[in-house]
Amino acid sequence: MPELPEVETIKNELLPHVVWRTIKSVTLYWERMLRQPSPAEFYSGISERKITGLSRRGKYLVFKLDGGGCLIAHLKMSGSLLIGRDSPPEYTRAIIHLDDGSNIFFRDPRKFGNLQLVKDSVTVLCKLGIEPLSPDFTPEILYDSFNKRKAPVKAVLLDQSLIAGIGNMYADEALFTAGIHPSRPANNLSRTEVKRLHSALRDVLQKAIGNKGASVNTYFRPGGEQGTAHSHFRVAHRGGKPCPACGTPIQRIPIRHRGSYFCPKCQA
DNA sequence: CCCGGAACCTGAAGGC
DNA sequence: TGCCTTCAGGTTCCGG
Repeated sequence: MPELPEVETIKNELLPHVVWRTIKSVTLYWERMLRQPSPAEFYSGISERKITGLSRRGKYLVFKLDGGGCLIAHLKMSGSLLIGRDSPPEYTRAIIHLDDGSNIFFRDPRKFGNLQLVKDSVTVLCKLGIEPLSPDFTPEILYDSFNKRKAPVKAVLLDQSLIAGIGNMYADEALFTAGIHPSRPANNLSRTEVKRLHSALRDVLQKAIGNKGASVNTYFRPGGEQGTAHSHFRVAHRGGKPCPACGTPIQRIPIRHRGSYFCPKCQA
């Protein structure tokens, strides 16, 4: 499931294949994946547009197009963007046909992902909070974000309007690294704990990018390869297995309907 | 503003 | 073996 490190990897590896290419057309096999505009406006608006840039914001991918506007993709749970020249893989929901004969296959078994063509990306991205790897993301900012929130710290970390790009896996990993129980009310954390969490978040995300993301389920890089970040997970998706620090079995509890993995001894 | 729950989807996994 | 139920989770929307 693509979170910030996975989307960053996709952006990095897709970029050399698509920038300065022209989109000949787009095929939608599942029109409901298109959020805006209408299919007719989309088809006419996307054809013969040159891709002048590719960037990531939170978990969104933004294809900048010449003449203004951009194509924004969200992979949600199960989406991948695969570059290829052959027939589309199973579960392909859309194909972006490029002018050199290659294609971007939007593969998405669960049909949660979406595409949208907009004039100004701000209209979509304005709801997002700070980028956790930007220099502007400081322990003070994190502390202030937690200040009025009594919801479980795990739930607050997943709030994209505060911090953009953290998902279930990396929230669990960062909380373990910082030694903080996921159910703790966010506004109950001390300054020291918030500082530890801030540092843990950056560390966990940066290392996962170095490992090209985590292929726990259906995540593939644009060339079809998997990432290796999941093999370094210490608690995420490791229910029942021993904590790497103390050997206590990793527990799994639901927080806001999301499986949350943690060590009951190391995380107070 | 803050919080929690349902809805959107379908393949995989588990129960009987 | 096979049918049925449950689970997985990012985001949006809605009600309290």
